[in-house]
Amino acid sequence: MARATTSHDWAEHAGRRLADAGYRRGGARSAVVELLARQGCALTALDIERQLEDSDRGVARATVYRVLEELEQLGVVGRVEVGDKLSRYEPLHPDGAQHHHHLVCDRCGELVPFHDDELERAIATVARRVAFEVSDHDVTLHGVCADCAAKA
Amino acid sequence: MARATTSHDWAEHAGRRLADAGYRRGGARSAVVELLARQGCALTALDIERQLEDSDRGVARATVYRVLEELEQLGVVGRVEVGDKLSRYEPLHPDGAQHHHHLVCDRCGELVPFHDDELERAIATVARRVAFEVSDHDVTLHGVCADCAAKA
DNA sequence: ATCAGTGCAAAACATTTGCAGCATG
DNA sequence: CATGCTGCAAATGTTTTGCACTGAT
Repeated sequence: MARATTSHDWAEHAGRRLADAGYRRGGARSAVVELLARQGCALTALDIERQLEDSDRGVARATVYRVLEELEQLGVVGRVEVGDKLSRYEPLHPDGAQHHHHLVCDRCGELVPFHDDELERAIATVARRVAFEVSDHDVTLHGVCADCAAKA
Repeated sequence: MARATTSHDWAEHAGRRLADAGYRRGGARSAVVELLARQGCALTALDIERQLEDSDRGVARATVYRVLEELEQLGVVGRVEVGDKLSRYEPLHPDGAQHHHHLVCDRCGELVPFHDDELERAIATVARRVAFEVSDHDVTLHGVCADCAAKA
């Protein structure tokens, strides 16, 4: 069985894909990739801009969006939309490793990843049944997280 | 077994919920409700504005948004986001009747509803397992519809 | 008559694009 | 040293808000 992909692996993976696609290695692009590699879950473009601002290497907003689009095109970053009209972005590991979906707390906005084999199986079955060539899927569970439920 | 809820039933249901919540019965609001009742699948706010414009009763864009927000709050309309940064809105029937999810053609943008009991069961199981009070869920399958696949 | 409902115009918001200057290969 | 990369500012497109007027109860 293959070793689980790590964040570091992902940064390397992304770097390789960028190089293969003929991209040069600019400072802004690397900064975004490294930040994403460190993150566990999905981030907003504005989150990314803000976090980079606070760190040593600031990156212009337009550049953040441009880099994210490139990474998404290359398939190393996935876009997640959970219903608040903001796009979020997260690392996508090779061969579907660490594939997961999201729980969203409608109270505080927290985003928690989860995975379930039976759910994946059910989706695969549906995908086979319908008159579509299904290539991807998203599942979002909305509710209230334990913290918010306790506070109420 | 209960009779399936019809579009007409939904308009009535929505109207009752609005009345119960103390809303008056304005022309613009009714126009939006009636248009939604006729629709099978999710519409964007701008779709709604345009369709009403073409019909007898035009409704200002701001009003469309305001009405949709009220209806969503009352739980008679659901918001669907399929990844193109537009919110779509669709009727939500009482007691989860006609509950469904969506296939999205990434080529032409077509939206097709589907339902699957096993998928629902899998989701219910996950919902029980996680440290969240899950109240709702969305599933979106992305791919290429039969028409687009044929054209390619 | 009162207060909710509505339209219009302007604002707010994330995201995209144009262009000039910088830096990598 | 040529071309891709980046920042800045302006444009875009959707959604929201302010305010005055209309209409339902």
